[in-house]
Amino acid sequence: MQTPTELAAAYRSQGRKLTPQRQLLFQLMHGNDKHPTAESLFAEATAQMPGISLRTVYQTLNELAEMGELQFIDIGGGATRFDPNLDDHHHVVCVDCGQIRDVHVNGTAALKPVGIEDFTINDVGVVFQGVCSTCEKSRAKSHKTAHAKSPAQQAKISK
Amino acid sequence: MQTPTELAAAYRSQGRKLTPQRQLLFQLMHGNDKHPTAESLFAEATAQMPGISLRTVYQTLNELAEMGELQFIDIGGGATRFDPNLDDHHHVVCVDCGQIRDVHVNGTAALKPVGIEDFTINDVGVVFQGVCSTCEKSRAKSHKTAHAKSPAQQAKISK
DNA sequence: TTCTTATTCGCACGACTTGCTAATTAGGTT
DNA sequence: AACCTAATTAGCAAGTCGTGCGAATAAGAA
Ligand SMILES: [Mn+2]
Ligand SMILES: [Mn+2]
Ligand SMILES: [Zn+2]
Ligand SMILES: [Zn+2]
Repeated sequence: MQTPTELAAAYRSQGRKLTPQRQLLFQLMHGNDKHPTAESLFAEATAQMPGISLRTVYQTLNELAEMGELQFIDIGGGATRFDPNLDDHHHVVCVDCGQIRDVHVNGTAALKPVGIEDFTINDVGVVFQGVCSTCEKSRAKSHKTAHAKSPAQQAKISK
Repeated sequence: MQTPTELAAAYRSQGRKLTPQRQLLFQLMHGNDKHPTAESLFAEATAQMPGISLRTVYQTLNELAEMGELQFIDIGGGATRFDPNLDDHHHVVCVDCGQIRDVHVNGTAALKPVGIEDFTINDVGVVFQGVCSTCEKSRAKSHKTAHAKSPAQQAKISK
């Protein structure tokens, strides 16, 4: 995703208006590597702009996606995650707490799909599933003791 | 997923009952490479057993997943797809009609994630995005003419 | 056949996202 | 500075997908 300033120019050149809501969301998403959901972004936005609506967050994220400024990530059955990182990269998901981390992958060019001669391939996505160090520790401590789940974990599990 | 006969034995050995609904779903899923949604499976089941409920389809798919007999596939924002194929394989998605095809991938062992030393990786999934030959033809015909969309396309697009 | 308990099924409900629209506002025009 | 008008916002209804719940039913053992 471009910088808030660059986006401002892009918006104006497309006849779109530059509202305070949009400017705030540009800031919150620019360089954001947390892969937030619309709800979590809405929470952050509300802290700085009480009254902003969840509907506007969804609308802005959708228009940024249409403009090619960010991508959607759908993993598991929970909410869609939004990613302003347009570099060629992939993801690792902690199956315990649900966090998504960026990861560069060496070797994707060597991936050879077999048996789909009738498909024109445009893109490849790689998703690693694992457990992050924090969750690994939690597991070590409580072998059988259930430990408190973070909101992210709740979400992941409720899926 | 095991054969309906093998599943019957597995179910009994676990104190689960063998109902007509379950037996039908075992048949419909065994060797099924269509990656159906719960709804589409429900439609097929209803043809042979009018009155079976969608709730039962979901319940049976969930219990088969718990038993490790099938996996869930979440791609895009639509419904979860169910896959009885337990072999080490990956998927290709037609971004036009939404169909999912199995694909074996050479080179996954050589994939090297960079920058996640603090993760314990358990699994890797590769998803190719492309256009199937059927959709490719449709595109060629109607360069600018909208062509009728199949249910799968509708679903994919409505996302 | 009887009994116990798992299962089915329908409906309500929850999570997530979009459709709709009246009120508001950005930003160009006079 | 006041005005105009199309774009945007916000809130609520509605749609999709999946699950919780409980009364009725049925599998399978006794
Ligand atoms: Mn990313
Ligand atoms: Mn498959
Ligand atoms: Zn974790
Ligand atoms: Zn296709």
